[in-house]
Amino acid sequence: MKLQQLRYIWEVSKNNLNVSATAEAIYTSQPGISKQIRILEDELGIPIFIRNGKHLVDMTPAGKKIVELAGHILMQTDNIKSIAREYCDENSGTLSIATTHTQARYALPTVIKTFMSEMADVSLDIQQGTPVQISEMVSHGAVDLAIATEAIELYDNLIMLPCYSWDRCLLVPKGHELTKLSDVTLADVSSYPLITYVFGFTGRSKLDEAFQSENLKPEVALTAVDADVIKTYVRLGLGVGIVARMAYDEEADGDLVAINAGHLFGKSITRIGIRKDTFLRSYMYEFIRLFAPHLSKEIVSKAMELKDQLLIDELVKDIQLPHF
Amino acid sequence: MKLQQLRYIWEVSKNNLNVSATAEAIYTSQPGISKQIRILEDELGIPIFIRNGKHLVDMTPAGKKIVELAGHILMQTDNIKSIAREYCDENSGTLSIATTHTQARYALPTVIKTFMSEMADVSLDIQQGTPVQISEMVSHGAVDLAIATEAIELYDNLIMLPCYSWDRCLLVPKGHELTKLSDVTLADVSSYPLITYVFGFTGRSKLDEAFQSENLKPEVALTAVDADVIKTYVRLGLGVGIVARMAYDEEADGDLVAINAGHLFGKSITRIGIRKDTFLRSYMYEFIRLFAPHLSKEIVSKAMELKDQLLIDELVKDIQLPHF
DNA sequence: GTTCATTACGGATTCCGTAAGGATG
DNA sequence: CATCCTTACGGAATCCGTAATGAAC
Repeated sequence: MKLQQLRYIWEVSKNNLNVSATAEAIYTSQPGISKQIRILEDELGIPIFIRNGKHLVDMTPAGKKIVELAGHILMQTDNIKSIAREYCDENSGTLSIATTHTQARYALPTVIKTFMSEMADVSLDIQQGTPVQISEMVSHGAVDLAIATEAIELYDNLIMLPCYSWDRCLLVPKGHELTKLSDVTLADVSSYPLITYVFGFTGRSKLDEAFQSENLKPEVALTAVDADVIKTYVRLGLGVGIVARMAYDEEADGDLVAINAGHLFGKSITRIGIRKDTFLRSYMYEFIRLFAPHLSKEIVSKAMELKDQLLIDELVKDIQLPHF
Repeated sequence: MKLQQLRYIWEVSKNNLNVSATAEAIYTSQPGISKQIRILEDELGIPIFIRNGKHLVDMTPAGKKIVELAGHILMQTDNIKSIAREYCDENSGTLSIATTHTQARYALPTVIKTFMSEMADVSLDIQQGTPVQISEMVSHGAVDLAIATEAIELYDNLIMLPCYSWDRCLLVPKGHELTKLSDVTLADVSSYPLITYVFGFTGRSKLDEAFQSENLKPEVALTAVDADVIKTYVRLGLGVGIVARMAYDEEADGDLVAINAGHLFGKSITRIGIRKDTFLRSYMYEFIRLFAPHLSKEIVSKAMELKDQLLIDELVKDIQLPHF
């Protein structure tokens, strides 16, 4: 059994059982992969993949378990490399983060600025995507950290750490009727066409729940993945925007009025997601600490040891989260 | 990075950092190991072992972590092989058990007899040792299961499952004064020289606690690792034997009298110890079930998933253990 | 007919064992 | 001087890529 072989079966399973595509993806020849897989199957004495003639069409039950274990093994070899790099030079390396537009645009800039000056030898790599894509990325080990409000909880090989809570505001042009109300209710809001986040983004689910709980069915005129787009359409008078409060910038958005909507939709919590079995470099701890000061290295490494989300929730339940 | 290299550093670390001895142990050449270790260290960019001239004298901090991870990786490669064998032929393979004399001699025979007739294609391998040796063996993966009353709890990569409870009896020659008492107390017992298990064996600690709690300091005339030896010396009139009750055989030991001592020393619990990350073959589940009928495959696999001893204790806390 | 996996084969690399060399205690 | 690790070297095995073959859709 060779690590290479384990890598091959792992990659093939991640590439829809297409050996040719896998070969391209990992820059090697297709017969090489086929061969090594055969050798491994011969050594183990059982097929890993089910073949229809010459096509791989599925995996055997044993194959599924084996590929899963292979994934763990490969992750641990990566961890060995990380450990080596950590002890070689603890302040250089790469930090890759997957996050949403909202975080990248409004929550992360100051943190990243500080981080980059503090850790000049760490090269940062920020990926952007939908919450589901983000979670996939960190779950597969393509990135080190995920930062998002939604979807992370769907992956059980990840742990989640709460970073900060935030609430929403309504965005309307100056002079809009809603600005004249002293106390805005959900019913008021739902009488206007709404412009807000696409489903699955930035706490959108929380929004839907709020309206549903009062049996309101507002007209959602337009949805977008980011607040900048939403603002643009609010400016065009197409409806009332509902965005994360941190997305309102008094200076740049002076032509719009932000109406507090925290009491309408409640708070959402943005979390960091980490694969349970990653080895965290010290600069990763530092990044986390900068982003969420209550998540000290001690807390985070404790959480990584626990591995169990329920126990982790217990660990952090008394921490007062910063509110954005 | 090659699996072979990981195996080499792992084995060297388990052989007192002696490369020559390691080479002998794993039937390969010593320069081969040295070379591969060097190559790995070069690839990782850091030393794993600390050398004094040409001798390996210690491991670097990074090296310790790396070797630990290497151990996990190697265990998982073994698991892959186990999975393959399981799906290839689920009823053949090897079951290796490490246990104490007491278990091997008195608790296991009937179980093993049944197991061997049920699972004719599984070859059994019973290792014997002190509780600490046994725990070491299962902890290092040298055996699949440990069965013992003591010491398993000291290894945090093992889980423990309670199998049965048992208590002790006093062994005396016929006509001994203790046989004339209707109610034997600890004080009575402690007025005789005692012959019992060596410290660290078969619930010996429980015994010491009992005497200590009443501030008694009995004279322990002789200690042995097994009941057969103890009986021999009781027959010579050297003292009162204290052995596990299951070690008294009415037929073979008809010349001795067994006096119930359950109320004096309380019950002990014999447990199975399993490495958290082993893949259990189906015949292993079967063996466990035969030995401890309440430990069904469901319970055991659930326990293996939990991995946390506290949660496992919770899982099994309501089970009524058989009493031997 | 296109896509896809297997087989065949040759070159380069890697691996492993023996033998010799140098350091340690 | 006995033990132990490293270096040197040659043969064997392995790995990988190209090219050709054959099955599936």
